[in-house]
Amino acid sequence: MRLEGGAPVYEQLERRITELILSGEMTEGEKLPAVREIARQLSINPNTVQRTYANLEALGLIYSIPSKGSYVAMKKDYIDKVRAKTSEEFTEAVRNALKLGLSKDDLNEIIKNI
Amino acid sequence: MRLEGGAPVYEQLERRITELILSGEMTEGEKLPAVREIARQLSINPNTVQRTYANLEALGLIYSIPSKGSYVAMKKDYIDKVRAKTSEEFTEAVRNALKLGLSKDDLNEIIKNI
DNA sequence: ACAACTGTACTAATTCAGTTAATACAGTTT
DNA sequence: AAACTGTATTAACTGAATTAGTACAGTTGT
Repeated sequence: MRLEGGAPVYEQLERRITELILSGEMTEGEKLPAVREIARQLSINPNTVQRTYANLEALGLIYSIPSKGSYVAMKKDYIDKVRAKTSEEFTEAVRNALKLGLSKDDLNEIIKNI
Repeated sequence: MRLEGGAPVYEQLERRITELILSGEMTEGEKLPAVREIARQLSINPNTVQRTYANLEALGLIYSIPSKGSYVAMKKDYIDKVRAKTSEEFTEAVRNALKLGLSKDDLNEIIKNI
């Protein structure tokens, strides 16, 4: 593979599949190609695809059932996960800013002016 | 060297010196040991120390004058830099959260509850 | 003027974490 | 039982981060 600039293969593949799902080209519950199937088509190692699937599952975009296959998850679940993760990250940013001397008012002001 | 767990030498040294300055053990304008002097004492490469100094200068904690030496900077300058950097990082976090569907009200709520 | 200092620039060697590959396992399906 | 599935484990590879080696240019004190 190694088409895009520098980015690891499993990441490139992640983006492709993410697009397919978010754009609606693949719908909820639809079965994804088998790990080895994709590996063969793209001439990459099955383990690389496996890693992509694992990451997509962690994101909540797909779910995998051993010995059966991998499927597109419900968009709602994905959106919930993204929101939860984003909230956590934002909370961390706030904690850090407060620790370094910015006040809550400072932060509200920044948000207001965006 | 290689005392602490995993962290690069120049980073460990950075932390040590940062503590010395922030705790007040080294005061504004005081001259730091020469690059080679520290290197000798810790049995590390002068370039590693050089890198530490360069980073500390980027942080605004010290300033270096070629052929003369490196000195502890004014705390005010450092604090200003830290604040500016923190604001930028926080701004980025806000932008990201907004992009992912959180509202400004959501963010204000999070700040309030910390 | 010169020896002994300073910080810095540049290149090369080394190290190490991230990525990919090879192989094997365990369950499902037909 | 053969041909599929996802997954775990270990090893090989690669490239970027880290460290080392060396040289340069300016300042200071003798």
